[in-house]
Parts: sequence; structure tokens; C-alpha cells
Amino acid sequence: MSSRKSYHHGDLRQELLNAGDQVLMDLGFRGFTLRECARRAGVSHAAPKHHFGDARGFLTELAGLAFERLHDRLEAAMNHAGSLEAEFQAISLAYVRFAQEFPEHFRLMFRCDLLDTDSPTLAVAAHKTLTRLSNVILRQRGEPEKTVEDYKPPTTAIINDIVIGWCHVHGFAHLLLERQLSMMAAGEQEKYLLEASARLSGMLRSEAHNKSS
Amino acid sequence: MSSRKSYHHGDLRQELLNAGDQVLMDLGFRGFTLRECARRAGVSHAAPKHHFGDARGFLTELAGLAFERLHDRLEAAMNHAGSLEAEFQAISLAYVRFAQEFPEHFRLMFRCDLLDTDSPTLAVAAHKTLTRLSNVILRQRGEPEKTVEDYKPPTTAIINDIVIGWCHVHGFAHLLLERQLSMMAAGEQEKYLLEASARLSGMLRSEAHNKSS
DNA sequence: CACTTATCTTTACACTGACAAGATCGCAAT
DNA sequence: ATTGCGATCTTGTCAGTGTAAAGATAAGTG
Repeated sequence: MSSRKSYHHGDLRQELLNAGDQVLMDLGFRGFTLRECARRAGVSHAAPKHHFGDARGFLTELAGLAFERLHDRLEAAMNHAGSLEAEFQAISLAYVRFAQEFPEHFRLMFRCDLLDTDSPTLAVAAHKTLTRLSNVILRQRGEPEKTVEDYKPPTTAIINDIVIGWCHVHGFAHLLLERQLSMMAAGEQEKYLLEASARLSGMLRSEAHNKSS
Repeated sequence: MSSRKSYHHGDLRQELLNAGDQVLMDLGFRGFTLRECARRAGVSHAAPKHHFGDARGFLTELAGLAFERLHDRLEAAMNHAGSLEAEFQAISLAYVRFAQEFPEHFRLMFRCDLLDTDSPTLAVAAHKTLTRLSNVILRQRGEPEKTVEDYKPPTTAIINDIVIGWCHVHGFAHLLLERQLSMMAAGEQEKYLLEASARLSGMLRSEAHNKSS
């Protein structure tokens, strides 16, 4: 994969994406440069331009792939949950663990000033991820799930429940990532998340019950 | 303030901080460069080095000032609240409004990879801000407040309540900033925040009541 | 085979952060 | 008053970056 025989690479785009992914993990996205990615792929520094346009286009692709990965993690976590509460805990834990495992990806995914917000691939990937979260909330409320296609956020009440769940887990992941939760011992973090998720799950389920009566 | 007569500036440090603040608002912190700040202050490109060392030192100072500003906003918001629920709503609203009014400052404040985490001024400012949030939670629970000095997070239960409140409002501010809450109409955002804050306030107060019995 | 197009390289330019060395000034000690 | 010292600011330089333009090479198409 490093020694090229031909002038043309054949699969440079994919190799650049792999290199970019690796750079994010090795150097963070502050150390991410087009030239470094090109270097790792063994091509000239201007080669990425043809595939991604500019740095923003490149980062947008990487962010889209990261959303796909997050989506897969969330999906995997949901499959083995015995109760509504356990499912809520499982997806929360998966969200936070993704942020801890791929901190630079996580930072990049939520930097709309660095990304091309018009990119369809990024929008679709982000939307798929959100749908995962939404479906967990819908089940908490005892309502039918939606597929990615027919996603039409119904009532304001449902949106509010989705947002409150997302905001909490995202805020925790973000604050943890940026080292703002130092008052919590490292061993306490996972315990907190499980406890807090259980409380929120209880709140969502009980209030949904009230509405239906 | 622009026309310097003397070789020495007199108050260059402060003027550079003002310039940096302005650059953050005009160009975002992607457009933030030491040279641009120097340009706006009317000094040579290497002048900032003497006052801040390097770019990280400069940004750390700016982040510390931003935390001070956030702290003042939170404090001001808390002073006019008639009930525990209203106080919780007020501080949440102030937090989110700060993020919307100073999005680039907010981004910078939570980028520990760009900041000098050993800086005492930054640490103190961030800690003061957290203390404001903590005191609101303590009051929700009906417990005595703490000053900045004697801040000793007592029980795990209290920490958990502080963190759950902070995570939610921070997550909302962050997701809003990064344009991830597009399913919510612009007019609905403030309404959501007030509603969600009321729900969380209710949860914190009722569970605190249960524990005390 | 000729021609076109996609892919990659080379070259160039303006910009950046950091460093080093020099210029200027304020100020304290004498 | 003068001398010297240290703080402050400037100038010059360097490697590194993103982006653009133009050239080289290969692959595919008629």
C-alpha cells in the first residue's frame, strides 16, 4: 500500500481517508494537514485537492465516516438490552465511549465551522445517528419507531424528550472530553452515567405515562 | 489608542487582549492569528510574544476572560429569580445565551487541547463559573451554599446532581451552537429550555426531598 | 492509433508561528 | 546627572501550511 508502481494510484481517495483517520488519532485534528495526509499516502502534497477540493471537503468526508461509526456503535449497543432502562443506559454509554475512544473525531463532528454543512453524505450520516437516538426515546415513551426515511418528528413533546436525552449525554461526553468534570473521580464517571441515565429514563417513562392517561 | 507616540506602548497587553476578543467575534477563532491581533493593536507581528509567550498562552488568557464574563452573566441572572424553579431556568437561559452571543469564545473555552490547563487564571475563572452552577443545584436540594474558597464537593449524590444539570444545559448550548438541533424551530428553542429546566428542577427537588425523609 | 479526460506532480505565492538579534525606552542605583 | 540594566517592541528569518496554476502521465474511448 506504500510502494506505488504506477503513476496513477488506483484507490488514492480511500487511502487518503485512511491516512486522515490515522492522522486524527495520532496528531489530533490540530495536527491534521493536507500535506501530512498526502505524505502518509505517499503522494504529492497537492494530490488531495483533486479528490476533496480543499481541507474543508476532506474534513467533511472524515466527519461523515465518523458519524457512520458512531451510528454503528449505537446500533450495536441497543441490540443487547433487556429493558427500556437498560437500553437507555446502553446507548448513553456507547455514545460517551465513542467520544472517549475517538476524541478528535468527536471534536471534528461537532465543529460546523470546519465542515461543509451542505454535504449530503455528512447530513445523511448525522441524520442516521440522530434517528438511532430518537428511536430509543420513542420506545421509552411507548411509541412506534421510525425508519430513517419516514423520519418526521411528530409532536413538540416528543422532540423535547429526544432533545433532553441527547443534550444530557452529549454534554457529559463533551465536558468529559474537555476535562471539565475533574470533580468526578475517573472510576465514578461510568457509574454516574448509568445512574443519571436511569433517572432520565424514569422521568421520560413516567411522564409519557401521565400524558397517555 | 491607535496612534502611538512612544516606542513603548504602555498598555499593550490589555490592547492585545481587546484585539483578540474582537478577532474572535469578527473572524472566529479559526481566523484568530497572533499577527492579526498585532496588526489590530498597531504593533509588530512579534510583539505579542513578550506578553503571552505563544499562541496557546494568548488563547488561554482570552478563555479565562471569557469564563469571567460567563460567570458574571450567570450571577446576574440568578439575582432576579422568585423561586427555585425560576432560578434554575434563569441560569440555564443565561448559559445558553452566552454561548449564542459569544459562540467563538464558547468554543475556545472548551478546547482543552488549545489551552494551557495549568494556567491558574484560567483554572480560577473556570472554577468560579462552576461554583455558580453548583450553588444553584445546592439550593435546589435545599442545602447550604459554598463560597469559591471552601469549595469541597461533598457527597457523590450532590456531585451527580450538579453534573446532570450542567451536562444538560451545556449539551443544549453546544448542540445549538453546532447546528445540530435543526428539528427544533428557532422560536421553540427558548421555550424548550424553560420547559426542560423546569422538569429537571422538579426532578432534583423531589429526589432531594425523598432522601431527606 | 489519435484524442480526451482523470489523475498526479511540480512550481509558486501569500500567510502563519516561532525564534534570534537588534533598537528603544523607562527606571533604579550610583 | 549619568550610567547601566532590564523590559518592551521591531526587524529579519525560517520551516511549514493551503491553495492555485500549469505540466506530466496514464487510462479509457472513439
